[in-house]
Amino acid sequence: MQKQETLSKNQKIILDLIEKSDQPLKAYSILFDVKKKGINAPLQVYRALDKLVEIGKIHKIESRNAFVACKNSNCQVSKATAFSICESCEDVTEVSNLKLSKYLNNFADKSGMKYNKYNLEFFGLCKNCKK
Amino acid sequence: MQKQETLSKNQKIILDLIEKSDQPLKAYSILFDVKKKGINAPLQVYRALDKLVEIGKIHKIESRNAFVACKNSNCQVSKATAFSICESCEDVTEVSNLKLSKYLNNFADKSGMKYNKYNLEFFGLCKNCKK
DNA sequence: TTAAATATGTTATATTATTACACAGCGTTA
DNA sequence: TAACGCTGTGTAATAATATAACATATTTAA
Ligand SMILES: [Zn+2]
Ligand SMILES: [Zn+2]
Ligand SMILES: [Zn+2]
Ligand SMILES: [Zn+2]
Repeated sequence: MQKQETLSKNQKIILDLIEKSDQPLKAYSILFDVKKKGINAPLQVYRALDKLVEIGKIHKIESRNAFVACKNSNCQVSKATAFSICESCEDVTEVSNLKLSKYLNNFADKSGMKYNKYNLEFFGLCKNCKK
Repeated sequence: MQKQETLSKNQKIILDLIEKSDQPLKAYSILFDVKKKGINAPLQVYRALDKLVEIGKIHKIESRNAFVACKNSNCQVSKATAFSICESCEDVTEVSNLKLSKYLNNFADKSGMKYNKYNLEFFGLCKNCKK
């Protein structure tokens, strides 16, 4: 169990919104949606997003500048993430595959650098878009 | 051999600059550098970057919004890319590992989605920064 | 040699993200 | 309890990244 109870007001509002969406949300679309809850400025959104990413509640889809809720018991606090992205409808799914994460967590190349984090984005066409 | 000879003037100028840099360059820093060569507007830079990415001469480091030259004979035209990124000095190296690329190119999860492209970014501390 | 495709140049604007500053609440500890 | 550190909030301004729209030029290929 993670410590969920410590989320602040803004963090809760924004996590709630992202969790209710089945697709990635962009920061300014989040801002638009939470204005009715009294969150008025980009920075308020970005601060909450930063924190939520840090604790693994959400992930940033880097190639899309958008945020999704973690579907994967908070992904070792966002240290090991993988997504599949449909290039047609922009549907994004978090990939949850133990073999893959094991493989990547243990990956070491000749540089001798030891990685403590990775992010992987797969692109293709989803079932629907493949026709 | 790829068809390099077909690069346009702006594309050549910008590829040349990126190839001479050992680290990722950002679009507006490229713009600043190529002003003396008569490239004056962001769009001119972004258009060249788009094309160079498309043909696999350069890659975009998504988590950094920056561009590096391909060190890897143009990575199947940018369809399969992996990088290691030092979170301290921001040094970026293209990972060239046949087993890894084979593994990821063949990866398929239960979604049934077949991927035609991926991008992987590893994060950690490089040798120097590990002290 | 015309038409399509690709590239250029320019202006304006949209989108994404951060800096800087003031202050509030809460738990620790001196 | 007072002082402090830490985390979060609110607000304004601005920086950094990227694209739209339009006009024109150049290259390629039928
Ligand atoms: Zn996750
Ligand atoms: Zn799709
Ligand atoms: Zn490459
Ligand atoms: Zn380093």
